[in-house]
Amino acid sequence: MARIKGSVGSKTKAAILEKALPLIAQFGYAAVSMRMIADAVGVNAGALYNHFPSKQHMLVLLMSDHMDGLLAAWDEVDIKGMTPAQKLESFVRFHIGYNITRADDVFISFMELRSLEPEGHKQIEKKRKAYEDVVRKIIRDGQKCGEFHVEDAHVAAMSVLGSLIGVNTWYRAKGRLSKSKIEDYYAAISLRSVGYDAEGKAHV
Amino acid sequence: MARIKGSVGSKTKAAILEKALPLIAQFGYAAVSMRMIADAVGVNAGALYNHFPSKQHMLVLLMSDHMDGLLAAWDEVDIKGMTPAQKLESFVRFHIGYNITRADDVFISFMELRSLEPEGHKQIEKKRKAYEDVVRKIIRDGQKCGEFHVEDAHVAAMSVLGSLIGVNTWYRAKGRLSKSKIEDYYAAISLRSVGYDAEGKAHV
DNA sequence: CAATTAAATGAACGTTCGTTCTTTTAACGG
DNA sequence: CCGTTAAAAGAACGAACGTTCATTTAATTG
Repeated sequence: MARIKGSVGSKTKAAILEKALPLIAQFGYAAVSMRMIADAVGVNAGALYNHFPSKQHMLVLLMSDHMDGLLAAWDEVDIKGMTPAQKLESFVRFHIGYNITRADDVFISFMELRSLEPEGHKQIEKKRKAYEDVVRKIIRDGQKCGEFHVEDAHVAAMSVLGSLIGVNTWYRAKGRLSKSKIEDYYAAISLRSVGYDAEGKAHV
Repeated sequence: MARIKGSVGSKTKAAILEKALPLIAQFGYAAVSMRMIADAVGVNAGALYNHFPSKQHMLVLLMSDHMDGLLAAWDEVDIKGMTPAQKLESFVRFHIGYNITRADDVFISFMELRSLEPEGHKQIEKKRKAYEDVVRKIIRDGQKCGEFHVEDAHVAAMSVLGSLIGVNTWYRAKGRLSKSKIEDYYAAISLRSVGYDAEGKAHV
């Protein structure tokens, strides 16, 4: 057989990325073969190369798309005129909400950095740093205006981000805790961790 | 050639594990071949099978040894009669200290869970849970006696652990911050995050 | 509607993979 | 010191890898 009835390039390309994502998240980039991805899409392995020049390009695109989406989504949520405390809470809720619904993307972008060749690595690392900078800036602002009390803004930012990223490793949709409860808890935890204490407001 | 002069089985086995560890940490289990490990040891790939029945067994042993060492080391540090706050601080310092000096082990035990086949996965997961239980118990105790103020002990524990595990992703021995400074900062952050506030003691 | 382009197949490429096996040699135990 | 066992080399196994290519067929374009 040859070209399939009704096949459109852009549709197939999207389908490939969509199927590759959970496979790579589950087994890891190195452990997922092009044939596995092709099988999931329902296509021959060779056909993947009509849409991507290589397996590596596919990974870079997956991670790049995710980071762009993440940064763009935060830009939409980010509102001027908030206090650092309001902004940190808003960021925590945004991060958890966004990442829980895109757990595979997040997992890959965090875990597969080492699978990237130098060129792609530099590109993704830059975006990742931009995201970290968001938290760093919020905490630094809160530190300057005296709303937060932290020893070191960088360490505090990495601590908040680390605790947030960890959510993806244990969150289960059918679990004991709802998404909004988790957001509430982490908002409180994060604010406390940066030494925010507006008349016990952080003690829910 | 055949058997090498002065070769002892136990020495070679240890050398294999030692060389395999950083390779797997850097490139991932699936991306590291038996030949790469053998080359690093200075031995033929086939010789590895005099010491391990399979690549998978090697990974399980690496992770299992690490988790055992981690749990045993904590048992030595763990002192009865501490208050929850003292114990949490002691745990944070222990975790950072131990994990910074064994970054590769920690990284592997966290990242390569998915590379484990069912049997090994169950075994390692059990040990990992035992470690998480340490933090959960400390926070639960602090919650009961009123020293900590958290919404949910489980979430608080996962948050603390997540922030601690994150340290390994950015800590550099030659970096701006010394190990002991990082311990100080994280001790303060963690205590604040669980709502410990003994007369501003947490605000260093 | 013919010509061109896009999207697929399926076979094949050379490598590399984990693992096994035979052979050789060193260490060890009586 | 001889027989046995342990530890290594090195070749070889079939399978799977990422990728290429000739070919076929559907969609698109002038």
